[in-house]
Amino acid sequence: MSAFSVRNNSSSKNQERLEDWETAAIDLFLNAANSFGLPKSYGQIYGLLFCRDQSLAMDEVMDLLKISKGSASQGLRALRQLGAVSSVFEPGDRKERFIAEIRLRKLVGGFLREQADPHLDKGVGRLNQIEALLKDLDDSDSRKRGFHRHEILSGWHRQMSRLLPWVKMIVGKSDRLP
Amino acid sequence: MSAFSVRNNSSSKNQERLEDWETAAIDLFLNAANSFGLPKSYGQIYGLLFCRDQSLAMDEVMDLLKISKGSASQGLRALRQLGAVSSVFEPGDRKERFIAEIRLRKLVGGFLREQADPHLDKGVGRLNQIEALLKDLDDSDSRKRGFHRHEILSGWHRQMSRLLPWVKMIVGKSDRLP
DNA sequence: CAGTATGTTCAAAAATACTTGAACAGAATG
DNA sequence: CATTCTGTTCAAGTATTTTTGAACATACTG
Repeated sequence: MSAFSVRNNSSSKNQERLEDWETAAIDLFLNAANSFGLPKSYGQIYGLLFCRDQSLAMDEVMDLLKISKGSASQGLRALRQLGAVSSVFEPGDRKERFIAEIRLRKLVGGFLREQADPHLDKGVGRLNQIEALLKDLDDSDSRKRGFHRHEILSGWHRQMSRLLPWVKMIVGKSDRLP
Repeated sequence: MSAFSVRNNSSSKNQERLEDWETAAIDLFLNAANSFGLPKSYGQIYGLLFCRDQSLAMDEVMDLLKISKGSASQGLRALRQLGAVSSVFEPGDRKERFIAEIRLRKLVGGFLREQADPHLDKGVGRLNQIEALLKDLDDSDSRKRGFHRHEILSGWHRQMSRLLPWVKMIVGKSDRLP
């Protein structure tokens, strides 16, 4: 009855508890998420899945982390969108189950794609807006200063755009060091 | 009496207004600050200084941006700490005046030093804590899994540590492109 | 179908972060 | 000294973000 008894036959009452080290790891991800500007619950959810070999379903995530249905649902969706989590369907089970992506390159790539790239894009729009305002201006003092600043900002934008591919590269070049 | 008349003899009433393009640029920095996890007011303050050739004193910043004394004081202090702003003292003036650092390398370097590095350092502590918890554990199943995860996290930490110097390099290698 | 399992949505509640402004400290001035 | 100028601090107020949970869809099951 031990090894493969069906562990959770329908209703939630799954008696598993978190190990101490898992709690600590989850807390680590909670803080990491926070400092990346993501909700703490996203960090917790990712952290839990990161610790586990087996996939988990949404209700297990809720129970283990003591978070609400809404948080679990939204968190898992967002994490999948970021490429940090993927879902699997065990045959003969209606539930969607989740596992963490642990390749750092994928994590970084997803984050940059979903967070950094959009910001750079919006930046182009803002630069254009500034340029437009400057063109409708003939006062030579401020106008000149404005164009100078616009150039600086364009340069920054260009440099950041060039940087991101490198970041993906460098993080990808996995594990080969003293 | 024009060129060097003392422009603001004591009390605040400085009638300067922001240009439209300045407002737009300040708004750009407001949003940028936001997406770097910094308070919006920091972005506004930096943005204002970025737009200006002349240094500004704290009360001018307050007046132009319509922000409180507290925000201005704290914002300027934090920005200086980040290396994004530096202060100058005009001779014969008691006020501290501020100018924006516009070298991207310096900005990025300061940000990484003040934000990223501390996080990486705290990460070491957290990893050690997890390791300690694992050592006080003899259950072989979970223990093994825990050590595996600890190794992965250590690898990530190492990669991020290697990445940061590159970022500073690449951003530094200024302006030389088609 | 009715009933149940699974997951989503969203308005309201809770938690968090930011800003304000009055009180304070120090330094220069007269 | 008393006064004014400059800037800091921090408790309280405001704004923003995150979480919750009940109501709602959708799809399976018998």
